[in-house]
Formats: sequence, structure tokens, C-alpha cells
Amino acid sequence: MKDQTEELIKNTAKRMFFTEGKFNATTQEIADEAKVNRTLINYYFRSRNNLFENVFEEAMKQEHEKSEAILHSDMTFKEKIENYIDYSLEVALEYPYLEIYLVTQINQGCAYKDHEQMDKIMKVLTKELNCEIEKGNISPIEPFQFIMNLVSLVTFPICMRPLIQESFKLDDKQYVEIISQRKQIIINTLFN
Amino acid sequence: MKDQTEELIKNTAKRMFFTEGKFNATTQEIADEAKVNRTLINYYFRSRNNLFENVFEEAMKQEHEKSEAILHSDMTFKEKIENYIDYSLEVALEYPYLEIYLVTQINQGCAYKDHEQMDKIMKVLTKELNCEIEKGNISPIEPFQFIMNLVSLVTFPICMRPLIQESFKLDDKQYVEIISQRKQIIINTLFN
DNA sequence: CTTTTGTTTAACAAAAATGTCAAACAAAAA
DNA sequence: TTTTTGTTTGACATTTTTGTTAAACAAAAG
Repeated sequence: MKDQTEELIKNTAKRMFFTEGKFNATTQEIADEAKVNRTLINYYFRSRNNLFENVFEEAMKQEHEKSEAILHSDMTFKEKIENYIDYSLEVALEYPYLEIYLVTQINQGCAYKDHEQMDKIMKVLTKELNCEIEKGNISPIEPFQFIMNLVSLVTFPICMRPLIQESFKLDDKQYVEIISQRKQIIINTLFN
Repeated sequence: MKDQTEELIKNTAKRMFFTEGKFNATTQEIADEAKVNRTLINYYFRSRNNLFENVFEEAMKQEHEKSEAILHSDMTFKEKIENYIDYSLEVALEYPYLEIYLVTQINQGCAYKDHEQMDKIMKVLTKELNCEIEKGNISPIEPFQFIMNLVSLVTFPICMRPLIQESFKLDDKQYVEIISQRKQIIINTLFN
């Protein structure tokens, strides 16, 4: 039972945080959602704070995983970008508030461990991006700014869903339709 | 004193929420920051929740104000967009977490009043955007998707600051430098 | 100067949330 | 079967946070 219950609690917390955006869930609320006794949270995680940090670490890992899509060496540059968009949209579909959760946690003093590897990705990407620029497929741009553009275009429309739907009075159907068109739009925007 | 104190409390809350991203601030913490007695929050706002809703309403107003930059009729389309970027970056400098705050509040069940006017903006923008597309200044794109692109490119790098600085190991100086270059990058990305 | 009005404060009460512990329980080992 | 081990539960204690009230205070009005 141990692993099952521990996982159940953690997954429930992740769902409440990343999927529903309930960042302030109390231990009681999490326990209710998971249909377990509240004190089991203390049994498995010692404290509420510990559970939160635990989930935070996993979220950071998940976030870093996304960028690894860039490293698949058997693809063209454009394919890699497409692959990143696909994977990001897929994750975002299940966990739309992952990034916002991370930001709120960091702002509340949550520490994070280094995961390195960003250097490697930057290097690979810089080289290939410059190559594309020379070929005229992409307008001249700093690699870092290119990444900013890419991530912004993919992630923002997802994590701001409630705000976007309200501002533009979109129902769920309309919103999903718009998101499903994003991949092509982003490719068109980033490539000539 | 009345107006002074009430404003002081509200502005302190806004600073803690929008500037520092401390979305869970307790009434005590807000009072401490404002250097006033905690019960004054109850005196002026009745309850913590009321203060939060009050601030939420203001944030929504501020958010909608940004889009009005599009309506200044004495500018070219490109100038309007530049104007929007300038204004948004200016607001974002003071209130980087405004949008994230709104999303977290909406996700916790905060209701919002209609502010209309988005229709008007969409109409104006659609017309002018199509004109630019015909002229060949912009690649064919749905007006709504164009707005998504614009807002994403401006807002995301700002509101994700902690995450970006951590992931790419940027110090404050480097980060500010990158943001200062965004305006031109965004223009280049959106226009041919 | 006294009264009135509105503001600020500290003490208290109430509520909400977290954490601890011992007992109950169930499954595996002896 | 009995013992042991690890899991689950409810009762309780503690802490944190919020809300209320009456008294103190200060400024303006009478």
C-alpha cells in the first residue's frame, strides 16, 4: 500500500496545483480529493511544506525535460522545434499551470537544485540556429531571444487560459480550437 | 487620514501581489509592510477577502487599459503595436506578476465584471491588420492569433522572470539587458 | 472648552489549519 | 496461531490567521 498511497497523494496534489491551479490547497482539501485520511500526508511527507517542496522538485524536472526535445540528434532543426512544440502542448494540456506554479513557489522562497544541461542545449541550438539563419530560413536573431519567442508563443496562451477566455468571451470549444491551431501559427511566426 | 491609510493598504497589497508575487500574504504581513495596525485592514475593507477582491478589480481594469493603446486613431498600425509594447513593458516593469495574479485569483473562484470594449478593439485591429497583410507587411494570420502572438511575446518573458533567470543562470543585469531588447525583437518577429 | 466624529489601537474571541500520538488494523513473517 | 511490521485512523494539542469590540486618541465642529 505504501507506494500506492504516497503516489496517490502526490498525484492528487499535482493535479490540484498544475491542472486546476489551486495553489493554496490545504492538506484537508488535498486529502479529500485523494480520498485519504489527512494525517497520511504527515505520515508520508512529514509536513505540508515537505509535500509542496517534493512536488516542486518534480515540476522542475518535468519542465527541464521539455527542453530536451531539442537534443534529438536525428532531426532537422525545424523538426526539433516542431517536436518541442508538440511535446510542450501535450504536457500543457495536462498541466497548464505548471510554470505559473513554479513561479509562485520561487517567489515564496522555494529553493531549487541545479539541473545543468541548459548549457548543452544552448550550444546545440545556437549552432543550428545560426546555420538556419545563414540559409535564410530564419531572420537574424540572438539564440536566447529565439528561445524566448518560442517558449512564449507556446506556453503563454495555455497558462493564461482563464484570463484569455474571459477577456475575449470564448467558450471552451472556441478556446480549444484556437490552441489546436497554435503549432502551425508558431512555426509560421518563427520561420520565414 | 482615511483616504491616505486606505490607499496605503491597497497600494501595499498591490505591490506585494503584483510586484513581489507574494500571492498568499496574510493580513499581518500586509499590515507590517504598510506599517499600520492589522485591524485597520478590517476597518477599511471589512475582511481579507474583500481587500483581495478590491485589488483584483483594479488589476482587471489595469489589464484592460493596456489594450486601449490599440485605439489611438492618429497612429499607423505599426506605431500602435509599438505603443502597446512600450506601455505593456512599462506596466510590467512595475507589476510583473499582474497577469499571473489574475489567473490564480480566477482559479480560486474570483468573479469578474464585464468590461466590454474588447469587441471594439478586435474590430479596429482586424481591419487594420488585414490591410497590413494585403500590403505584404505581415504574413497572413487570424487577428486573434496575431494578438495571442503579440501578448505572449511581450508578457511571458516578464512574468516568468524567476524561472527564466534560474533556468539560464542569468543575473539581474543580464536579464534586464535581454528585456530591453525585446521591443525590437518582437517587432521583427511580427512584421516582415 | 466641550462635543462630536472618525480613526487607531490593544485585548480578546473564534475559526481554520497543521501536527502529534496512541490505538486500531491488516498483511506478512515466524 | 502468534508475532511482527508497517499502515491507517480518530482524538487531541498547537499554531496560525482572521475577525470583533471597546477603549484611547486626535482632529474638526459646535
